[in-house]
Amino acid sequence: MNSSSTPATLGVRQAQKLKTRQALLDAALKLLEEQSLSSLGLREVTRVVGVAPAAFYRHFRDMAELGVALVEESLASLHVMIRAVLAEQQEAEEVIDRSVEAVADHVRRHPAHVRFVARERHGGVRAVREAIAAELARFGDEVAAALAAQEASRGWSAEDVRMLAGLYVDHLVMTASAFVEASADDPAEERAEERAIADTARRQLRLISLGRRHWPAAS
Amino acid sequence: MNSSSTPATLGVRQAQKLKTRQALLDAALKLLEEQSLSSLGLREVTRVVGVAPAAFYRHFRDMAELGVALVEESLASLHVMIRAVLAEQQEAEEVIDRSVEAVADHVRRHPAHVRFVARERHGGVRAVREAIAAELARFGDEVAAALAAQEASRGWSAEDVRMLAGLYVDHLVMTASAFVEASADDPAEERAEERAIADTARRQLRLISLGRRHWPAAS
DNA sequence: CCCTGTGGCAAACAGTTGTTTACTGAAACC
DNA sequence: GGTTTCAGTAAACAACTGTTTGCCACAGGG
Repeated sequence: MNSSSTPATLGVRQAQKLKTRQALLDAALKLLEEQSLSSLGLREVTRVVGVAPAAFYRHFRDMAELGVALVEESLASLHVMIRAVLAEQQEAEEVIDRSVEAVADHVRRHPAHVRFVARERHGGVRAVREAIAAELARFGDEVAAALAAQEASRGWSAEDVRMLAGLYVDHLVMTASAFVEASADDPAEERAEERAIADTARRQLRLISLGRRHWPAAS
Repeated sequence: MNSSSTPATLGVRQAQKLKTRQALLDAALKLLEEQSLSSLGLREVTRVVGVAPAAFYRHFRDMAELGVALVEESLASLHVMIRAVLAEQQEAEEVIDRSVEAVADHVRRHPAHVRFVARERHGGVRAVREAIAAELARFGDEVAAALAAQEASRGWSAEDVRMLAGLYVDHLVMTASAFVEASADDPAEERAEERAIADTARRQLRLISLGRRHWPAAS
């Protein structure tokens, strides 16, 4: 029933392989909602997928390698999202509102991905930590480039721009973490707490924006 | 050789018990430098201490319970430190320098504790996460109280003060994480990277401080 | 001085883990 | 159409896990 839905350029062979690979990633991500990567067992994952333990090795050498793959999957979508927000040139107040709403939306749509990144950013698996750090750094560079292009940054040193970008990225990650942690509670209070978090995030961004406007730019 | 160094009010019995309990905590903390709590085994800890696995249950029901104990131990010292910084009323510029230096110092002295908190703040063990969150919240309240007492906060709403306190606490945790992550590299670059992190942190705090000064206080 | 409370021990338990081995069947290639 | 490639299998491996049991040695209070 789905033989025509696979990209024509891929053989049936490779398509099937990619399918189980994705199944492994999905199963791992689901299991990681309630534990951390360094305690996630290979057999645990294959059991959920319904595949023999040895089959795991056809796709990943380690659980660490699977983790790195999850990092890429998780941060790719975020990349797209924030790029869209940065693209539109608008009033500061409005870009703040849009950013916070975009983050909230992203968390609503990919809660497991966000949780995974927040958890493993300082987690027990070195390779995964480094993958996340590298991706967030590229992320910061991107934000810095966007900031530098704005007239509000005239006369700013590159380091100062990068510093501000870091502040924004850190704040974004903290806000996303707060959202995803709040959604773990019962859905009754979920809405209220979500709005409280968004409100605080907006005020914090407004304060930062204010500090930015009064930053002593070297001539 | 140390029979006279124990507090006289404790019997030999309780003193010995506390000693092995502390040994368990220390061993766990050391092991947690390279893995996360949810993957740390009970036997692993007792093996390092040199004690039978069953002995563990005389002190903790779970690894989770041990984790909560570690949270208290880890954040107690930080509490003391930041209280000292907040106590002294000084020029904004100087309080920033002192704060960053105090954080750097604290990380240098208790790297394992800081790493543990950063790792388990979003880690896989619910009870530990909640313990950390609760402690950080109390922490934020304390900072908020100190901020409210300053004349720079005249006319601020309580929510705004709490929002600013949250920003400071988050920033403190992020900075501490950055320090401890940097110290994992080779000691050659350690000094340089440490100064870079401190420098960025100071500039970020300065920008926040600037935003604070220009925040529209309701009359 | 004896008795009780208890921190720690050794042993055994059923499960689970990661990894290797030789294999099968079907897609892909010439 | 025969042959090669390879994703997935089943079974076995030693090593490890958390937890329970009965026991001992000994500090502390009477």
